[in-house]
Amino acid sequence: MTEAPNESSTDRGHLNFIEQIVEDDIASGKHRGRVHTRFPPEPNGYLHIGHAKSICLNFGLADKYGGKTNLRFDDTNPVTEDTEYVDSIKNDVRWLGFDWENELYASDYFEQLYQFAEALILKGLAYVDDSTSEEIAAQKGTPTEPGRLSIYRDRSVDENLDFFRRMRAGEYPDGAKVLRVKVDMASPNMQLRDPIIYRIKHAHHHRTGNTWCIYPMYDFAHGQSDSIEQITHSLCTLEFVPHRPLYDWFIEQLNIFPSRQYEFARLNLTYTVMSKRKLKKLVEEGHVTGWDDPRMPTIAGIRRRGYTPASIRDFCDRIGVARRDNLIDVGLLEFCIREELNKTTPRVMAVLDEKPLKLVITNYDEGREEIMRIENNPEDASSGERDVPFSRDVYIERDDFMEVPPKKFFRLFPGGMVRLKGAYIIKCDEVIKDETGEITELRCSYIPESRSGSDTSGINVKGTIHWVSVPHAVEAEVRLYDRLFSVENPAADERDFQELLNPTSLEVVRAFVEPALVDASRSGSLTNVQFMRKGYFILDADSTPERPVFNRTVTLKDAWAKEQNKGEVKKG
RNA sequence: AGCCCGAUAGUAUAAGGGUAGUACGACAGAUUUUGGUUCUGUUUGUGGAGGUUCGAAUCCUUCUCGGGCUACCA
Repeated sequence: MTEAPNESSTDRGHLNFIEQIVEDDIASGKHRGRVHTRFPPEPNGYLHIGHAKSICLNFGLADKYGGKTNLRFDDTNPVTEDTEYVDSIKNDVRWLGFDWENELYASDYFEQLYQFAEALILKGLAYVDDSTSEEIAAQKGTPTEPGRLSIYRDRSVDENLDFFRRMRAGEYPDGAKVLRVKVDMASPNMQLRDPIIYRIKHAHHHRTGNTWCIYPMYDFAHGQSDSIEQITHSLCTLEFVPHRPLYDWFIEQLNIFPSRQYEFARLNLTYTVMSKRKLKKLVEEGHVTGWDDPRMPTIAGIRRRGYTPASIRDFCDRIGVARRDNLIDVGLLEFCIREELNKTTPRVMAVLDEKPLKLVITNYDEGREEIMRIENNPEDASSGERDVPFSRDVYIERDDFMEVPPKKFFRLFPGGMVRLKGAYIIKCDEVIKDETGEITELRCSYIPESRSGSDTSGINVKGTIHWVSVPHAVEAEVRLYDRLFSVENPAADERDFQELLNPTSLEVVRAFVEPALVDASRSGSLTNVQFMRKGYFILDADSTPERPVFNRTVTLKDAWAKEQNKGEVKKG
């Protein structure tokens, strides 16, 4: 039932606590072994990686145990919800590789929920309350003191029925009345102190239009929706634990299908925030360019960053599911995408530098050109080779040359030798500088017998660097993304957002790329690529035919940078 | 403060009374025409105190610490 079953989840070797519950239920014959889950987003925002965890869990569970998963929009608050979000959510779930059994809406059940409410009134378990919200809040009491009974609590069944019907009929303005259930105003669980189950909102609903002016609260909609859909295992995050007694209470009082709720800990990721409110703030205050900014933890952002659905599913599988609070190292997400992209992406050379270093090969004839055949992916023999033009002048990274090299630097330096990837070994003969002392050019000589693939020179060099032929180079824009925040857990930090943001989360640089890349991008066949020795990149929608734009998904692991950092630490 | 939930290497996650494992990370080495990949090895853990038991990460008590709840949001 899903397009992309997560194979690894079945051979993980152990069960998470929810799988354990499901297996126990199957073993005991509960629901005759049937497994039916649901993913229940509220259509009032964009999905993020935390939702991906829930999606993978719900769909993955059904997948593993031969069950089904509904996509159900929890659309009980018309003032915050919109079809725009419905569409983006459906798109994101599909992109992640999942296909739902039924597309449903809590609003599909408004009439049924209304009838449930009348049934509770008839049982003497619900009453219409004219108190203001302030009064109701005051009545609630505190965790240490019991609440007080509302003066409207003992209205007669007839009176309640009449008022409730008139609420539905639109006789009262917003806030004039609510419907509450009589549970227990003295309960130590605040959720049980006569919660409101219906409120008046004269608002247009994205699906039911103006049919309704009263809307059920979450607690009165969610569990019953699960029940109506005969959901066997209703999974949600830990903050709903105190709601579970209410969930069960409604099911019992209404005598409907006994769905059961199980809670797991939500995902937290280092160097980012996950709350809708904070993400919205990032967008609204212009810290990012939008919900799909590649630095955002939204599915849309991650997708634009170049992450793949499989890598996210793998990530969700690796982080596990439990009930303790957690803060997952974003490095694990990066590991997952690197692991996949290493196997699948074509390699290509690009020099990412505002001012790349020009290297002139003095003993290579002016005007001469050669086509080098370079393998596309050493991890994938079937990926073939591509043509890479070579000439007398090539660009290299400024970082790949040092006039005074430190120990263990095996790139280029005066008098030193390196191999130009897929081409020749060269030697640096001379460093040319301008009047300010900046290096403008390197004059080198090449070893003709060292041509890649037919090297008879017998020379062994320590370093291989990438390059792009100057006359063939194509200019591109490259967006180097890094973590959005400079602190591990911004949500727990007291300081203002502003101070926590990583000032270098985006660096835009000019790049010179080999021509094969541009042909591929024009033909639309290019998705993720590896810029050799730099990282994984993806073509961005901002590209134009004249100027391709690439987003950096993630860097390659960089042992040399680590080595240098060690030095820094020692010095500093 | 009351109630609820939780606590296993740096980060996650297993072990369901019987050898504390796995992944990522870190560290070291080998291989490498990507300082990538791959391979090998090493390191680090049951929050504290009692109790039950032949035997406790697991069961009990208690303490400590972390989180949640007191919306006409979900």
